[in-house]
Amino acid sequence: MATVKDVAREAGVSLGTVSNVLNGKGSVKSQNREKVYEAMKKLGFHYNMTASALRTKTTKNIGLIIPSIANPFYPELARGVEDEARKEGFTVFLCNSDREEEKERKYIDALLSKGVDGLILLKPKSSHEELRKLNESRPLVVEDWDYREDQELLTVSTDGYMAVIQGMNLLAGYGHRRIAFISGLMESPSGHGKMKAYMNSLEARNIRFRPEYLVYGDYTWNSGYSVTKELLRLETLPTAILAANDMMAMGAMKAIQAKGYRIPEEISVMGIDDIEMGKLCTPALTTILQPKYEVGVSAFCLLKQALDGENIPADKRHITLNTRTVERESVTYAQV
Amino acid sequence: MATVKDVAREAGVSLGTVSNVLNGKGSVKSQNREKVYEAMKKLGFHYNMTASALRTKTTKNIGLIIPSIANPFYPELARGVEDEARKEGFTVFLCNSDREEEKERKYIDALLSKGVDGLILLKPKSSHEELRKLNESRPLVVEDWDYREDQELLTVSTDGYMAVIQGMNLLAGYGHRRIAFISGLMESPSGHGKMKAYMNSLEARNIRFRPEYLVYGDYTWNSGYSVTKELLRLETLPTAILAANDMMAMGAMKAIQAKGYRIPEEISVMGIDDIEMGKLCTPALTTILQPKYEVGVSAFCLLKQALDGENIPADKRHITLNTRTVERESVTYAQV
DNA sequence: TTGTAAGCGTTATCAA
DNA sequence: TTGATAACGCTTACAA
Repeated sequence: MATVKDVAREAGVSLGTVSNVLNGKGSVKSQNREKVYEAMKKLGFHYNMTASALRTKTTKNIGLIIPSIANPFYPELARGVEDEARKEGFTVFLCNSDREEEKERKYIDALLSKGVDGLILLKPKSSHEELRKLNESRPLVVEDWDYREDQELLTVSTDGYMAVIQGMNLLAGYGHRRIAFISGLMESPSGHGKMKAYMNSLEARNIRFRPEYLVYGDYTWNSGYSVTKELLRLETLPTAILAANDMMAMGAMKAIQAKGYRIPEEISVMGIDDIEMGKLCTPALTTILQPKYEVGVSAFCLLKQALDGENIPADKRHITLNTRTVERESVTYAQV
Repeated sequence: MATVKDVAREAGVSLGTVSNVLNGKGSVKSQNREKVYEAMKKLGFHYNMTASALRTKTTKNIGLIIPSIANPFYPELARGVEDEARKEGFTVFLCNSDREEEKERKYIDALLSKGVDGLILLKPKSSHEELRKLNESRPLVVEDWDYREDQELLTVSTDGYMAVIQGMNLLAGYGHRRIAFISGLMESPSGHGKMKAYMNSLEARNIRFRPEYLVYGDYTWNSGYSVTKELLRLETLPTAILAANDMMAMGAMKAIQAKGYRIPEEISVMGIDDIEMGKLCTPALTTILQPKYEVGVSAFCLLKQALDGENIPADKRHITLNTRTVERESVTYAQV
């Protein structure tokens, strides 16, 4: 493998000059620049990023830890950060923590050892304290995190509260008043926000809250499925089910169809996320779009600024993206 | 950041000794070993893999290029290589070429520059010649590649031919004789194998081949959908549709349901792959399982042997994994 | 504008 | 079993 040294010798210039043309820094006579390019071509020179990384202490790698791979929401978000990262010449190490704190910690360690320049954590399990410490050693962006606890941390998220409000609005617009809600885990701000929105929305419409219509899943298809089976055993069935994410909504659909009810004629189903799969199932899922890809893009942009040592003003440290409703086939007028 | 040098000073031993305990090489007095551990803890030592990589010329990183992220088949396969890689202390850079030769080439270059120790390419677009050259510079494993062209290349794949044979057997067992086949791209050995199996299977059963029952998709849901819409315009409809992969089968299901036909009562649908989604849709998809995860595991194992400089005997250089049928809800007896 | 030399944090070699 | 020293391939002062 040819090195810069070889190239320098071949081109009859010095080491520093080669380095300069490689990095577009300093100024080098165009004549010499040409000579360098020729020499590189002739020798089949391959740039060694490892050496550069050692010297500059920057690898152009970042780490991205996602909580689940089974839920397409995260891969779609990850795509956003990867595309954006690639544009800026960064490569991303993707790790899946399976929502386990221990795994998350291990991956963080491994990534630091690999020398990533920065980290993006989606729905981290780590304690506030750990994240604060991590943030001191390396630029960090966290998704769906309660930044009121620490204004310093860079955060990005979607507006879970608004998502549910929008969902409830749509459902109410179709005349639904017996609306069940499949909540997700209550561990993140968006989880809490969604729940609060459900309650507020009922209240705003003077709909009596029925505890039996509020059920809990863990964002998996399976949980949506089994929790809906419970719902279907109720004396008075809901006319609509809103799930805190699409995966659970699709589990709900399956449970409903398995019981022989028709969607949406007999029961309407609505999700939140707008994952790709939602378009493909039958009936196609009506949902609230969360701009996952854009969240990913924003996360990387924020990280990039931190990496560049920019001082990000307080009002730009926390990004929240808006949701919007996507009507397809799984919601229609309530039967009376 | 504390370095080995700092640790050595703190522990009162030499650089080499610290390196030896770090790598479990050479022999070091257990007393000194303890001192080193203590010093590391005290100083909060973090191992710098970049430096190690520069010196040893091995990064413990590998590159994995997949042709599509929209088809869950590849992420599931990727998971197999990642899990196995992780076990051996390797990290993987995952890249998605979108089936574009140009992108594939760019990623290969980028990965080499990042200093990956080896590469795994799924359904590569690169020419035989390029792969051969690549293989000389770095250990390489390719998936679904016609190794008869080059016995040297390490390959791994599933048996596409057998998959279709098994599918046709199941369908025939349910009395189907008007079986349409949605073929995928003909660019890989498995693509060819599937097609051949369809033809052979018809012939073996004395079923007349109807050209209008053979249609072509590109492995996407959309292609399965639109091609099935064509199929449904035919004078005599098929009683069963076999698709070369699950994504197309699910597109077919949607097209059929959109036209108001019932699955499987009126038309049976069958896929190949057994991706996670297939369990979740309604009706659940009957399919031929391809051991994606295991393919991933095997690919890494093969790569690892090459990385270790083992001389792999000719009969172990090419791994083909078997498929098996998974019956769910989308296939039943043919209507007569 | 160019050349020289030191240094990044490891590992490997060789002598003690 | 240990210590000293060179080397990996690049970047970056600083001097020319």
